[in-house]
Amino acid sequence: MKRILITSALPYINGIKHLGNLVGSQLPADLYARFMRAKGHEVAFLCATDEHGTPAELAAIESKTSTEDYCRKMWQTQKDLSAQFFLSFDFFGRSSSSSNHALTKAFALNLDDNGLLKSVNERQLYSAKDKRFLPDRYVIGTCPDCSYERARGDQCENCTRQLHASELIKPSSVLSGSQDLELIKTKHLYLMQSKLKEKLLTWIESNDHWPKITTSIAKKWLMDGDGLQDRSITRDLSWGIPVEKNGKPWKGMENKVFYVWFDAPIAYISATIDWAKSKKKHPDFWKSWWLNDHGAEDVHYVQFMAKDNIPFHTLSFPATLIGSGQSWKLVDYIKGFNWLTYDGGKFSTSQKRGVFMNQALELFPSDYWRWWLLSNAPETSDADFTWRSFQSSINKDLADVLGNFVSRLTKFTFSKFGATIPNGSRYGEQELNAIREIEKVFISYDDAMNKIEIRKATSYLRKIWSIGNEYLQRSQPWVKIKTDTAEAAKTIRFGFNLMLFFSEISEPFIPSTSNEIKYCLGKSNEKSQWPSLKEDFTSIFEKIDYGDDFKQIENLFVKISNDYALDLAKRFSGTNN
RNA sequence: GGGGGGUUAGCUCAGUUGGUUAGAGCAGAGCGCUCAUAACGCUUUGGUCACAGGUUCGAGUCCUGUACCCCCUACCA
Repeated sequence: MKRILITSALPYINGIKHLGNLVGSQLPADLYARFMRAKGHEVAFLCATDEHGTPAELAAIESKTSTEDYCRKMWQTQKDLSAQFFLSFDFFGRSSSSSNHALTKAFALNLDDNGLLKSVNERQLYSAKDKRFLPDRYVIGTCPDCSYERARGDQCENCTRQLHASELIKPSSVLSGSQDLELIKTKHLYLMQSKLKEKLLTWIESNDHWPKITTSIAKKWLMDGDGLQDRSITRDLSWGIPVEKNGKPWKGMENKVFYVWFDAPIAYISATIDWAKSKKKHPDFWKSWWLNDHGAEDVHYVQFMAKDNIPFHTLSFPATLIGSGQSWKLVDYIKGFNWLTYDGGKFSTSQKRGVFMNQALELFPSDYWRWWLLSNAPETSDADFTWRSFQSSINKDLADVLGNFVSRLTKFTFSKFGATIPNGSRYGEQELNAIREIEKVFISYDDAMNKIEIRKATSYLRKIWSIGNEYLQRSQPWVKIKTDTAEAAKTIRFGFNLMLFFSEISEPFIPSTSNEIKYCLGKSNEKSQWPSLKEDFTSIFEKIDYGDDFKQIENLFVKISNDYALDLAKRFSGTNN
């Protein structure tokens, strides 16, 4: 048994996440967590909301509540939605938790003690009307290069030049439109990542098995231009973790908070602390997951995230951990994802374009979404969501291949014998052939799951389901029953064992359906057991015996009609169209 | 500007260290079955592997160049 630490990128607090956010981190992380648990490993699967920063404050203002209340509410909403998607977090915390406050401050202190923090004088645009410093993105004005009038403070969309908000001509606030902006002197703490460049490079190069996208993004930031840049880790904001030293205001950093990107990844650790607390574990329990000198050396740590997060997880956060001088566990494998697009364009939270987690669940059960998203995960390049593709996946893969297999088997059995597996003969050549074929594909499936090759895994899983239909077709119990009941009964028993097997190996993808199948077989309370490749594979299909009862269930999946798919495409085309 | 990823059948994608007739699912065609959600099974039609050169006995795979698409580029997170 191994210990597996799994974290998925922290969802930002300012609203309900869309399917792109879901498939980029939390959902594949859940798949892996369920797989590893089923294999009998000890898993810590953790996540938390990322709550600090300007967008959270603005969203709170918009909803006319305090930032604290807004975040508490959205945290609850996101937590509930995760649960409805059957995301099996061991703990879903908050980056605003008191443990994260304490830990973040402790990291800053250690980094300072190790000479890795410096104070830098800057000038920032302050908006009197908005009563806040404006991040570059929140300033709009005329580009000094191409004279485009609606250039954003970070980059001109017209000529693509990188900008600083202070360079804009006639800058105005995106929030209020106010032009009453003033450049004010301010000071910020910088994390001197550049000093850790060699250590980071060595560490990254020691991980030669990482996905290409992960390593190439990390190296680019590490080596490009003047190399790794030092990075400011504080902000002039009120909502966040106050910059303090030993419980007192940090000299020269009064009224400032830590930058979200500094405190957010630290929440992986504090979520572990909060989890342990909630489980009433020994106070040092969390350390066995995170500190190498407390046993974390043999933990296998895997992170899931979309590609925009990769620099922070390959450089900034490791710099924080390494720079602290303590024996923190570094990530072993980073699974990075590309983007999911919506019907050829971007998912957009601000423009309400695409499908959001709450809407998705109002339309279809979570397994429908889990299946489409995972079988189309943007692993090698961006992937596109279309209702047509969704319809096809659900109807063919789930309803026709898996759903119909269960349906034809249970209905046939019930109509001929009632809700009990009838007595019959021993397995013969046909069953052994099917088992051999399944074993072959299962080995590939198990391998793909181990390597977190998700699309590949789905195609193997689908193949295994379809072997069930092929077997029934060859065995023809509906013909056999006329002449040889024992033969038909044998096929039925094997078929029910296939059902159980399908339910076990499909659980990471479609946990809810998997439970339904188990309910049908009277095994709802039994924990999923991943078939072992070491034992005799044949014995896996002996778990259901003659005389066992089953319950009739409704069709597992309802098909999506053409009309409905078209209707949905129209309904979700976005407010901008 | 710099960097990354992509371009393979009508569609969505696999193609391991270069090795005989380039694969899968969907869609299309034909046949079979009738237990089942008009579901299932079998067979089958589709490809100058973006383009142009090069290396090699041999290139989808390696090199160079070109075109197009997507993404990142550190203050949205």
